[in-house]
Amino acid sequence: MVTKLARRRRAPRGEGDKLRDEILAATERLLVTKGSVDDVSVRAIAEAVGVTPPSIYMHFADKEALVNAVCERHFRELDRVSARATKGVSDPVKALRAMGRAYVRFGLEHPEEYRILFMSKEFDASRTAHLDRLKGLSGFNHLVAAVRRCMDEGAFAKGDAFAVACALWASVHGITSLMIAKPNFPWPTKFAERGIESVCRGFAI
Amino acid sequence: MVTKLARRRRAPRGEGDKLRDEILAATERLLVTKGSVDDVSVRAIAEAVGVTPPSIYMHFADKEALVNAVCERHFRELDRVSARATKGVSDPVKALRAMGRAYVRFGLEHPEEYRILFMSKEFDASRTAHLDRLKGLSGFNHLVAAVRRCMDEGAFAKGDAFAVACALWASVHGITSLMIAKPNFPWPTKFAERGIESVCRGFAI
DNA sequence: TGTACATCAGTGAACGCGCGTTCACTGATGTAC
DNA sequence: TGTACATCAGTGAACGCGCGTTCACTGATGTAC
Repeated sequence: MVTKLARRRRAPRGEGDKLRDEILAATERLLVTKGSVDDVSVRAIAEAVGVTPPSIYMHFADKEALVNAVCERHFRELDRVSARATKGVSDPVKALRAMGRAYVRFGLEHPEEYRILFMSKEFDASRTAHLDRLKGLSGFNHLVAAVRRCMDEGAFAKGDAFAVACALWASVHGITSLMIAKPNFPWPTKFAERGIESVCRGFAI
Repeated sequence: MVTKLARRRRAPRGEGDKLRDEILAATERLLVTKGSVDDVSVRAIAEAVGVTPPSIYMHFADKEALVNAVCERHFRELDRVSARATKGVSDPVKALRAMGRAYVRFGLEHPEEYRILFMSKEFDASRTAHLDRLKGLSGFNHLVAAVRRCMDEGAFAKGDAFAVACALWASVHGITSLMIAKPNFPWPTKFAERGIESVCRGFAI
C-alpha cells in the first residue's frame, strides 16, 4: 500500500503548463523505478503528481504522446551530455572517446530511459520512425561530425565517416545495452572503458 | 476478426505431451508476429493451438514458466546454430568470425526471440538470473573457448580470454540489437559483416 | 469598491476491455474382470 | 465377448483486476462594468 500523496494545489490561471512539466517529471521517475512503459500506468502517473487521471489528458492527447514527450527530453539530454563531454577537448580522437564514455555513462545512469530510447519496440512504427529521424539523428550527426574531424585532422584514415560512425555507435550501444540487459553478468573490470578505447584504436591510423 | 481455428483433436492417453509442444510452438510463432511478451496473451496462445485457456495450465504452471521454456529453446537453438557455423573451420579466427556471423544472423532472422533473450527486462530478477547462468553462459563458454583457441594457436595475443570474449559479444550484440531496435535507420551496406571483421582484426596479432 | 460573469484547471464516476488464473465439470479412452 | 469402472486431457463459465479513456460537472480565479 502506497500512502496517498497530498492533493496538489491547483495552478493559477496562466500557469497550466506547470502541471505539464510535473507530469513529465513524474513519468520519468516512474519509468526508472518501474521497468517499462507498460508497467507505468496513466493512473500511477496521475497519483504521483497528486491529480486525477483525466487531468493528464488536458496536457497530452494520450499515453503515447506523453511517452514520446519524455523520449524527446531524453534525446535532448543525451545530446547535451555528449556535447558537454567533448567541449574544450582539442584532440579529435580524445573527443570521440569522451563522447563514447559520456554515451555509456548516460545509459548506465539512466537504464530505463536508455531502454526506451534504444532497446524497445517502437511505439507506432511510422510515427516514431519519423520522430527518431528528427531527434535521434541530431545526436548521431554530432557523432558523424566528430568522426569526420578525426579524418580531416589525419587521425583516422579518410573514408566513409557515416559508416565509421555507425560502427562506433554499435560498439558503445553493445556495451551499454548488454550491461543494462544483463546486470548480473560478471562483466570484466573497466569493460566499457577498454571497449571504447579498443574500437577507437581500431580506426586510428 | 480472426477466424476461429478448428478445435483440436484431443490427444490419446499417453500423449498429453504433444499439446505441450504445440503450445511452445504457437507461443514462439505469436511472439514473432506480436512484438513482446506482454502482447501475447495466454488466451491467444490457447486459441492458436485450438484449445481453451485452462488447458495451458495443465502443461505450464503459469505464463512465466511458459515463456521461460520458450527462452530455453531459443538459447539451445542459438547454441546449435553457432556450433554448426564453426564446424570444420580449421582457422581459429575464421571460426570466430563464423560464430559472429551466425549470431547476428540468428538475431536478424528471429528478432523477437532475440529481443526476449538479450534486450528485455528480465522476468523475475533472481529466478531468471539463475536460468541465464545455466543456459546463456553455456553458449558464452563456447565463445570463450573459441577465443582461447585463437590465443593458443598464436592468432591473438595471449591474455584474458574471458574479457576478449565479452568485448566480442558486446560488438556483435551491438550490431544485432541496434538493427533490430532501429530497423528504419539507413544502415550502411555490409554493416554487420564489416563490424565483425573489424573487431576480430582488432584482436589479431 | 462591489458584484455578476466568463474562464478553465481539475474532479468523480463510469465505460468497456482484455488480462491471468481457478474451479467444478465432462466425456472419450483404455483396462479389469 | 461384454460391461463396469478409473483415468485424465480438456471444457465452460466465472473470478477479480487494472487498464486507457470519456463525460458531464465543479468551483476557484481573474475580469468587466
